[in-house]
Amino acid sequence: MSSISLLLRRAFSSSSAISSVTKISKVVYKEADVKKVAEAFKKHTQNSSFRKKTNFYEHTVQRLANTKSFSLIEEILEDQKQYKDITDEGFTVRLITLYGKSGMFDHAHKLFDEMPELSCKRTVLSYNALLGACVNSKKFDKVDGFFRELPGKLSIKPDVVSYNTVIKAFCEMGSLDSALLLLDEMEKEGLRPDLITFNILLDAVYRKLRFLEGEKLWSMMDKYNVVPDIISYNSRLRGLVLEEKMQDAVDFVQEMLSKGLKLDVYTYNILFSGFCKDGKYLEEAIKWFDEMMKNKCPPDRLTFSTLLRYACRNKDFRFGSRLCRLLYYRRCRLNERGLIQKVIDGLVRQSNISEAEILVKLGKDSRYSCYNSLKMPKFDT
DNA sequence: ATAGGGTTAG
Repeated sequence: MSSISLLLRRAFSSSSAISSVTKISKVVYKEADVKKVAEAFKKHTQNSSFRKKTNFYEHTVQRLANTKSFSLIEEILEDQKQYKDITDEGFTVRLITLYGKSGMFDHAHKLFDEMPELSCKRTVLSYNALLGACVNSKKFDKVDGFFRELPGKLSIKPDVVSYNTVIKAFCEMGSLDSALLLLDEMEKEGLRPDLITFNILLDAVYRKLRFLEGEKLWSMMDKYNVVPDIISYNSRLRGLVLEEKMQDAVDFVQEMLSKGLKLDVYTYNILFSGFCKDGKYLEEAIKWFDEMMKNKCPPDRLTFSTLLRYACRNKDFRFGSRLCRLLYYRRCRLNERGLIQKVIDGLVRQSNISEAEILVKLGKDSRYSCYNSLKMPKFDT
C-alpha cells in the first residue's frame, strides 16, 4: 500500500501545476508575517496567469482576514486596479466578493461605484456581487434598499440570483414572512425559483419550526419540478430534531434512505445533536455512528466534539477512546482540547491505564501541538 | 454572483 501511495505522490509532485500551487500555499499559509504575505501576493499577481487563479486570491484574503489585517487586504486588492483585468467584469466581481467576505462592505460598495471610471461595465453580475457583499458582511439591512433602488438607476433587471440573495438576507434578519413574499414576487416577475431559493427558505422555515410553511414549500418545489437534494432533506430533519421528536427524525431518515438519498456528514451530525440532548440515547448515537463508518461517511470535527462530549457526560470512555483514536487518525483538530484529556482521565478512573497511555502517546506523536500536552492524570486516592 | 454546522478554554 505504501509503495503505491509513494509512486502516486511522486507522479503528482513532479507535475509543475501542483508544485506551483505548493509554492503559493507556502507563502500564503506558512509565512508568519502577514506583511510578507501581502508583498508576495502583489509580486505574484504581476504575472497575468496568477491573476486568473481565484483560489490564490481567496486563500490570501482569507489568511489576512483571519488576522484582521484589513489594511493589507485593502492594499492588495486596490493594487489590482493597475491591471487591465479590472475592465473585465468577472475579475472586478471577484474583488467585490472578496471585500464582502472579509466584512469590508464599504470597500465593496466603493469598488462597485468606481466601476464606470475603471471602464468596467456593470450588469446584473456585479449588481448581484454587491448584494452578496451586503449579506457576507452582515449588512442585511442595506440589501432591501439596493434591491429596490439600483435596478431603476442602472437599468439592470434582477434575476433569480438577485432574488435568492435578498431572500437570504431577509431570512438572516429573521424576516421570514418578507422572504416568503419575495417568493411570490418572483413568480409575478416571471422568474422561476430554483433549488437554491427553496433550500434557503427551507433552512429558515425549519429553524423557526414552521412546519406548515415547510410543507407548502415542498409542494411548490413539486410544482416547479425542482428536485430536492440532501440539503433540503437535512433542513427538515433539523426541524424535527429541534422539536426533539427523535422518533420522527429517525423515521424521516429511513424515508430519505428509501428514496435512495445518500446521507452526508450533516445528516449524521444533526441526528447526533438530537441524541446527545438526552442521556438515554447513547446506544442509539453509537449505532448511527457505526452506520456512518459503514457507509464511509467521514466524520468531521463537529461529529467528534458532539459525540465526545456526550460520551464523557455518560462516562462511556471506551467509546470516547475509540473516537479519540479515529480523530488522531483523521488528523482532526478540535476547538475544545479539554475533551480528550477528559477521556484520558476517565479511562484512568476506570482503571483502563493502558488505553489512557496509548491516547497520551498518540497525542505526543501528533503533528498538532494542541495534543502534545496531554498527560496521565495523578489522582490522590 | 446565490444554499447547510454546535459549544467552549489553560
